Formats: sequence, C-alpha cells, structure tokens
Amino acid sequence: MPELPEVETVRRGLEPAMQGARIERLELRRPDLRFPFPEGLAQSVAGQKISALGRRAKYLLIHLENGQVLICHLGMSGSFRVEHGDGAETPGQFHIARSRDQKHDHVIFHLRSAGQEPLRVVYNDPRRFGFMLSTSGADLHDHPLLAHLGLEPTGNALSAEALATMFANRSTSLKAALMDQSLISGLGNIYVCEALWRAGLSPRRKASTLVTRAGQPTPRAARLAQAIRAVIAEAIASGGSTLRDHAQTDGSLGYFQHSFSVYDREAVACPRAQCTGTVKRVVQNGRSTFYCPSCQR
DNA sequence: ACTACTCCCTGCCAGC
DNA sequence: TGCTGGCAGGGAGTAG
Repeated sequence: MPELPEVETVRRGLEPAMQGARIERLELRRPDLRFPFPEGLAQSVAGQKISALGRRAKYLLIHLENGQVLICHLGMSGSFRVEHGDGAETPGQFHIARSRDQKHDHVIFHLRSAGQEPLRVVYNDPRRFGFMLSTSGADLHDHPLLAHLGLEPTGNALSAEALATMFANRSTSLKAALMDQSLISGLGNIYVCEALWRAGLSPRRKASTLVTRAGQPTPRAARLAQAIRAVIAEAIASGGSTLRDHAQTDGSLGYFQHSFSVYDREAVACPRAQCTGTVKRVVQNGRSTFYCPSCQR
C-alpha cells in the first residue's frame, strides 16, 4: 500500500519519463476517482511542460510550467506505469504487462519530450481511493489537503524533542498518534507497525507516556524517533533498489513486495534476537495492528 | 482541540 | 462450482 516510501519511489521512477516532457493530451477515462476531476482539467494542462515532480507526505506533486500543480494521491491501490512509443516493450525500461487488467486505467498522460519517442504515463487504480486535483503553485501549501500536514518522517526534523511536543498530553495510543497525518505525515499502517516493533514499544501505549512532566522526551521517545527515521530511510532505499532491478518488475510503479518484521505476520515468531514472543494482531481505531506483546512494551 | 467512528471502492480469499 | 461475507486501507466527514 502506498505510504511515503512507495510514493517517493514512484516519484523517482516517473521523473525520467515526465520531467521536462510536454503533456500533449491528458486522457481522463472516467469523470472521477475518489473525487470528481476538476472542471476543465484536461484542457488546462494540455500543451504544458512538466517542470518538476515533487512529493509531500503521500502526495505526488506534478509541477507544470504555468505554475499549476497536480496533486495526486495513490489511495490504496493506485499505481503508475510508463508505456513507450506504440506500446512495444523497451528492454531495460518499464515495460507493459499486456495481460494487466486495463479496465482500471483511469488517467493517461500522453507525453512528448524533445527528440524522443512519445510515451504514455498511465494511472491505474482498481479501488479508486486515489485522486487527482489541481491548484496553483502559489496556493500549494495552503491547499486544504496539504495545509495541516505534520512533519515529514525523513531527516533530522523528526527528533525526540519533536515527538515530545506532539505527544504531550495525548491520551490516544502510540499507534493512533503515529497514524495522525497532522502530527507526522506519510506514515501508514505498515511502517507504523514496523517502527514500533523496531523501537520495542507497544502500539497500545499512550502517546503521552513518551514525555516527562516537564515536557521533555523520554529515552523511549528517542528510540521511536530513531526507529521511524530508519524504517522510512530503509524503505526508500529498498524502493530504489526495486527501481534499479526493474527486470523483475512488471512495469508498474505503486507498491512493492517488502519483507516486514511484524506487519501481516500474525502468529509468526517474533524475529528479534533473543525474543521468544509471537506476533499478534489486534484492531485499533478500526485498523489491524501487528506487534509482539513480548518485546514491545 | 481532541478522539473515535463510518464510509468510500474493488479484488481477494476463506468458508460453506 | 458459485455464492457470501469479511478484510484490506487513506483520508474526508461527522459526532461526541
């Protein structure tokens, strides 16, 4: 499921095909995804050159020469793929899986770069939880979808001190707090479970227990900050290796097979050295949580 | 302000 | 074999 690392991998995978290319035509094959496409979207982007591909949290941002920005979300099942020329497979590039279910190809960017064969970037999304909206670059950070996003879980900004500030007086669970996009933006169910496992913290622990009365981070907060950054950094690196190893991909850019320590591993032995526990599944806030009750406290 | 719940949508899979 | 129901999940919306 596309969380921040997957979206970043998609961004990097699309960049060579899209950056600097001109949109000859935007083909919308239905009126909506999760939300209706903006009025006049196809007309407004036709002929525009793509100046950059960006990302904020789980949002892919397609910046156009005229200042317009397409805000794309992959939802749960969204993926992109790149098709070259007339659709023939191109060795060493993302190739077409002819057998792929094409009825969920909802959006097609028809692109052309100077001196290159035309190509298509196809957005496929069976469950249509994704969406594609448009805003002006000047309004981007005030857009309702982006304005309230919290810290990116990459880099040093996500510190023990930052966690302490977020978690002070929070009575909710660590799991729910980490899933809250207004606190940390970009974590989803998988990486929250993995980060909590790595930090040895129970997802059921109250978020406020990582903060002292004086508002300072406890050692647990430091462990958690470190675990989140490591899990995200490793997942992005893993996505990068998936991109390099595209001989094994089917050409789609959306989400990848990773091996997880606890996620979706109910009843499996905890992989931590010296731990004899078993991974358990519980439901928190309507979502599955996987953790080891033995070493996560 | 904070918390927790429902809903959207389709594909997949276990159980009958 | 074909049906049914549960589950997956991000985020908007809503209610308390």
